[in-house]
Amino acid sequence: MLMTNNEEVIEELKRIVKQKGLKYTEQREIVLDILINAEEHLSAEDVYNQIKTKYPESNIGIATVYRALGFLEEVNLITSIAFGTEGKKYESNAKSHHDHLICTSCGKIVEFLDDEIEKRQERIAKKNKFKITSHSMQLYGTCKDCQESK
Amino acid sequence: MLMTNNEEVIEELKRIVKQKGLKYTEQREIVLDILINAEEHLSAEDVYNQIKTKYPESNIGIATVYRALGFLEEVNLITSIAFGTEGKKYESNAKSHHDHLICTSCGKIVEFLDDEIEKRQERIAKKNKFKITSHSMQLYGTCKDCQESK
DNA sequence: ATATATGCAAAGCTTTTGCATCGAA
DNA sequence: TTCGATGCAAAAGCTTTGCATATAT
Repeated sequence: MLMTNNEEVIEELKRIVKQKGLKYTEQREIVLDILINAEEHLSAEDVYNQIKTKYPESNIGIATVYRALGFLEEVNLITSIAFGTEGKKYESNAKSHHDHLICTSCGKIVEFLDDEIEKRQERIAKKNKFKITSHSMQLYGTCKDCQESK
Repeated sequence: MLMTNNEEVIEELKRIVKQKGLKYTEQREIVLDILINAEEHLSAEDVYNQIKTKYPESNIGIATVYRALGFLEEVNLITSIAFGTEGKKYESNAKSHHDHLICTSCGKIVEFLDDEIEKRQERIAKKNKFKITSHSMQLYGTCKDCQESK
């Protein structure tokens, strides 16, 4: 499935919800919308706060945010990662695939993509007769600024 | 720094503690020992429980485990990662590195290592001026058996 | 009409912190 | 002897859950 824009992701959410016999709610759409348009990875509370700012008329509760995040991750529309001292953070899967360089000192995240690595991952999967659905890769270390400030 | 065995890692801990003008305690050594000998990634509570089993005479508190884990991660003897629904887990940096192919259907895990990927990771880190301390990569998918039983 | 989803508040976990005491150097 | 480290318990954070109500279908 290739999703080129936000509407398409929202449509995908509708399709999944319908297929599962669940109900389509504005809250789930809002949570997804926030993540689709986020510049960076967001914690559950970040999402909650952004909703209060961007959709002040929505009286969403933090519990609903958590439930929506869990649901969206389960159906593969978003992904969570957590590192260092910071808690779990989420990002939309609609963003083009990339891996992460994470500074364990200041928390900075640099996204990158390497075609050769992607190809090799496929090859390894094939060799082991796995059918890959997703993958994640993180390089942990210290960014330039943090190395200097030591 | 290359560490080929456990004693060497413990020595490294002693060196670091001394260099920082801190005090060497059995508790920090025990926490490190647990992680060095762990078969898998452990949560703070896992570590605490294993200590109670392996060193029943040690009256360590959970707060000390957290403090030791934070310290050991800070000085780069261990690494924490967290993904998906699981919480934060720790592993010793002395263990030989490998990546994972994970079957999301039956849970089977295949470990692998690809030199070319490792090299490229280094190159990417260097390009971004990061000093890598560790990394993790997971390929999620369906193994052969689970594909067939569908 | 029916069953899922929500909001709220309470409950449950996980992790951190204050403080008196202990112990390594 | 000194000052960092520990254990305990309390506090603080973060996430989940129970329940009555609201709402999508």
